[in-house]
Amino acid sequence: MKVRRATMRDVARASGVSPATVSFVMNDAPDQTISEATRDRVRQAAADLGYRAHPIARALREGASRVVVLDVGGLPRDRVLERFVDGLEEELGAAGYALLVSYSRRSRRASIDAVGPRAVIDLAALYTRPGAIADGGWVDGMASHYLTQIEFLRQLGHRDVAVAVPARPDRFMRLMADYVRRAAEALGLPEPATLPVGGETATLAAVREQLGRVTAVAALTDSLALAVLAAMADAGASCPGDLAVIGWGDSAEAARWRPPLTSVRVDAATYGRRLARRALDLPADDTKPAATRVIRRATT
Amino acid sequence: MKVRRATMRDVARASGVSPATVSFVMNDAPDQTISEATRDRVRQAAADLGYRAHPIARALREGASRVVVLDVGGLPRDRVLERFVDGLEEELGAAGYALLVSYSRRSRRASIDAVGPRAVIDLAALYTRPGAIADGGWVDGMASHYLTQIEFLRQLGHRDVAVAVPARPDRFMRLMADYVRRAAEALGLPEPATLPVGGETATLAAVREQLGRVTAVAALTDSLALAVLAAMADAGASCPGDLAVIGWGDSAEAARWRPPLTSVRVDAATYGRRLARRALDLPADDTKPAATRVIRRATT
DNA sequence: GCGCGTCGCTAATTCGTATTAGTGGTTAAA
DNA sequence: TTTAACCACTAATACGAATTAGCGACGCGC
Repeated sequence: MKVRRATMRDVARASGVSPATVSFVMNDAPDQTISEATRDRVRQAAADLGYRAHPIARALREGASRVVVLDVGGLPRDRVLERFVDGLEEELGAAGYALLVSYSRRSRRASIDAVGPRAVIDLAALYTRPGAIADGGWVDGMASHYLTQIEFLRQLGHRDVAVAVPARPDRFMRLMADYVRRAAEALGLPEPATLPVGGETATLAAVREQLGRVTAVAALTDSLALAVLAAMADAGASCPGDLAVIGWGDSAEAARWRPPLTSVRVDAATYGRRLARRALDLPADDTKPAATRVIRRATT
Repeated sequence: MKVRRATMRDVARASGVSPATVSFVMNDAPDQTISEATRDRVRQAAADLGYRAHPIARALREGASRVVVLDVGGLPRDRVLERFVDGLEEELGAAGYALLVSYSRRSRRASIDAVGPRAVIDLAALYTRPGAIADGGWVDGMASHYLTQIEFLRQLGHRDVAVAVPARPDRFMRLMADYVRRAAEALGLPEPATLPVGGETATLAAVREQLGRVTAVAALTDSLALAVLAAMADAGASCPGDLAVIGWGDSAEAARWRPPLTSVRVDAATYGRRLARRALDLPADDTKPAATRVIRRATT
């Protein structure tokens, strides 16, 4: 019942040419002159037989499969990442490449090895290893997105600000927190306080501590912002009266919270597309990402 | 600068045997008799050279790579899925396989083709194609998880229940809604009403329509439940006084919401492990998943 | 002293593609 | 008339592992 898939050789036989010619026709080899008649015969035979290049054989010959692996590591799997992945995938697909996303913390090496990808994008390393990327597009992008967040608070008149961070931040989150601090410095604000978000009671205590000391909280992610809002509700604090809150990433939940959460919306898809071109060593695209902007709702 | 990776032939040369012998040693070929001395020499040479089998070459020879692809399709990427993936990955890793997760809706075929996986787990098809799985474990599992959800409401005395579903459900969501309806029937409740969750105003209208007609809402996912809670807040309805709400999946947001959301917790990791063994045609494991249970919070 | 089986290993082939080097024939340039 | 270039292809090989068939040496039974 298992039908053997057609190979290059089958197509060659069916169209009366050599396997090499089939390869040239199928890949539009630029340095080869093949008559239009032959091309048609080959293509027709390929279509008839349902021929499709065996990706593994091709990978062996080419030294790597036409796959790019995105290693997400421990990054928050939020809507920003989702959009980013969509953009990556779209651009890679257009170039004939497939994207595979590895979300694992553990078996990373194994899965990456197993497919022999053309390129591996290690998202966490991209950020945390200094100078990993020459074109600052996306990495510096993060800095500028958080700058947008803080600038928005400043324009509303806030000067004393706290940064909501995970109670046990990984390197990535620490780096992002650093961006926020540098943004505050660049804008002439006093150094922001840190508001660690952990278990429910710990978060409540942390929020209570900041009430009256700061007037606004900038959260590194929407998820953290919602935890702060929950704690504020528990503490009986009003928002934005006692404390304004701004999130980051504009998740679906942000709009659904009551009061709805103000958040930063980033054109992650375009950044994804740009990274795709870099990963494949294609010339950079000229489309600019849409400007990062704040979606103002009721918490600021 | 680019160091060529060691091949089987290199190891053979270094240890004074043939490449075939190297292969036998490295794979512990059962029908071969190789002296312990030779084995040691080969293993030592392999270690010295840092030899690791080239996965693509192996895949070509074996007909498929040691990769299993999980095609998530359009399923909600919630915590349940995350746990499920963790379990899958763990079990596959133990068997020497890698898991790759494809989240794309579009380039599915391309990415799957590009790695030549040993098996493809099409999660959406697993559910929506009737009888796709013989062992009912996970599919019927879903039915029983929703049964748990409805049974919980029934025990609290609710009889008139609405199911919160996406305004534009895909096949998967329709199937899950069906499970809820069948659960209600099995428990002797009247047929549940449908509460479509879409845009903010549409959801508000839908919630208003059900107020007074039903006493509880069972949502297919936590995300839908949160949308319902937001609409209730806007409608000035109290929870659980006017309407009790129960979610599904026990997401991180469920606990953080105010009021905190009651939800159904599923031992997805174990189901993932079981599916892994089936995908590789290994004998079924005997570990039973933890019982599905309701995490009761303030909304019921 | 001949056949047979086992041990310990090797030679050769296979998987399916991409590419390099080359080939016979025609045409244009010198 | 020779040389060179070009056209339209083909033969052969490499990629790196896994596997099948088989080979020489040795031991054992009769």
